Amino acid sequence: MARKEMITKQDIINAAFAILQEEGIEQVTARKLAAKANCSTQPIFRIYKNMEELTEELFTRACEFFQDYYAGFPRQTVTPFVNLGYAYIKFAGEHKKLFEFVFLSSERFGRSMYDLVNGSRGNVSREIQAAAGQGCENASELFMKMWIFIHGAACMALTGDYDLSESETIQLLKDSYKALK
Amino acid sequence: MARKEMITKQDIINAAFAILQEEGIEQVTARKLAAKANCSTQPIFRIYKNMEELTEELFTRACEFFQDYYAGFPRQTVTPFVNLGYAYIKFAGEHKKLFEFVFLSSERFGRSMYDLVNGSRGNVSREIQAAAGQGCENASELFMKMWIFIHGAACMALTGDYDLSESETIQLLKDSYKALK
DNA sequence: TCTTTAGTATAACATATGTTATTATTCTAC
DNA sequence: GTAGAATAATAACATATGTTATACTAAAGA
Repeated sequence: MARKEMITKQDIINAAFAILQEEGIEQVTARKLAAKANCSTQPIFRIYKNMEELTEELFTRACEFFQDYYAGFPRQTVTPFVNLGYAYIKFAGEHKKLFEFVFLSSERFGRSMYDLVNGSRGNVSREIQAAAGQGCENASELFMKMWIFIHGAACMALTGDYDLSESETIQLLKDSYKALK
Repeated sequence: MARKEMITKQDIINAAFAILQEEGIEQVTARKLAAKANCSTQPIFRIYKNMEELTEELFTRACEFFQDYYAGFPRQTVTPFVNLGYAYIKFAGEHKKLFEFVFLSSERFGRSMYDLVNGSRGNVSREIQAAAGQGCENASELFMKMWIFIHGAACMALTGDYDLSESETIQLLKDSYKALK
């Protein structure tokens, strides 16, 4: 009855995600995306009402990407805070454009930073809460302090102002956790 | 011999700085700037070779603005780290577009983050070094830790993820400084 | 007063962007 | 095979941007 669909939603979002990773969200334009997906701009607007709708879906994808990154990240120590911090800082350095998009955009489509860290997979939340329970009367305050610290290091990694080695980072996180606890 | 100059360099840069503060660096466009300065786009390109040259000068202006902000900021405590942190976090919340431009842009025209904090006025550096000297064997490490912490809080203030009151912030900074020292 | 000339405004060029109208294509039901 | 319809490509519209060419204006020296 009708022509077969050649360009799928997956094609579009995969191409968009690739541009996002390489060049940042502001470079995910209709024409550039079409070129990446080897099609015209028409399929994009068949699938998405407009570019903003696609951006919102990209945001969800990027959040999930971080969740998966963290979930699959080898645990370095027995301290969840240190593990989270290390993975988070690494992520910021390795996936700058994603980090910027997810953790430094003002709007963030209504989701708070803690929502992002926890996510639907909830890995972070679970581990941290367990750890915070271990001999710490004020868990939420500790979490906040550690998060501020970790976020600061990650943001410096983003702009190239953080240059500690892996082992130095682990040590720094261990020391800071011990001190702030 | 020739017509009098009506639009000065100061007119242009003041208008540009106003747009920067209100809407961010990506909104400092030739036409918008011309409208703000009540002129055509011609005087802009008489004064600056191109928009990038103006952006670079804006960056210097923005750095100086922060220096002045910090210099004029009432000292809250006797601890320079706490004072710096408080002012820095405040600055991020009150001047989001400037903070973003100065402390979160990737290029930053060759200047490192520490250069920016110290600046030509050098207030920060002087105070911190004096404080670090007071009974702290590893001053540079303490500075780094505190800076990471302060930067993290400021970046959260930028995105609306930091919501402690003034007194809570002071207390947080005091506690953290004490702990990390 | 007139000419010169730097400063300014207007308008244009070239490119980039989101979005939509039009046309062409191809698949499926008949 | 043909008709209908969804899909896609092409091209267009509207807007925005940096930058430049052209024309106009006014101030100062002759």
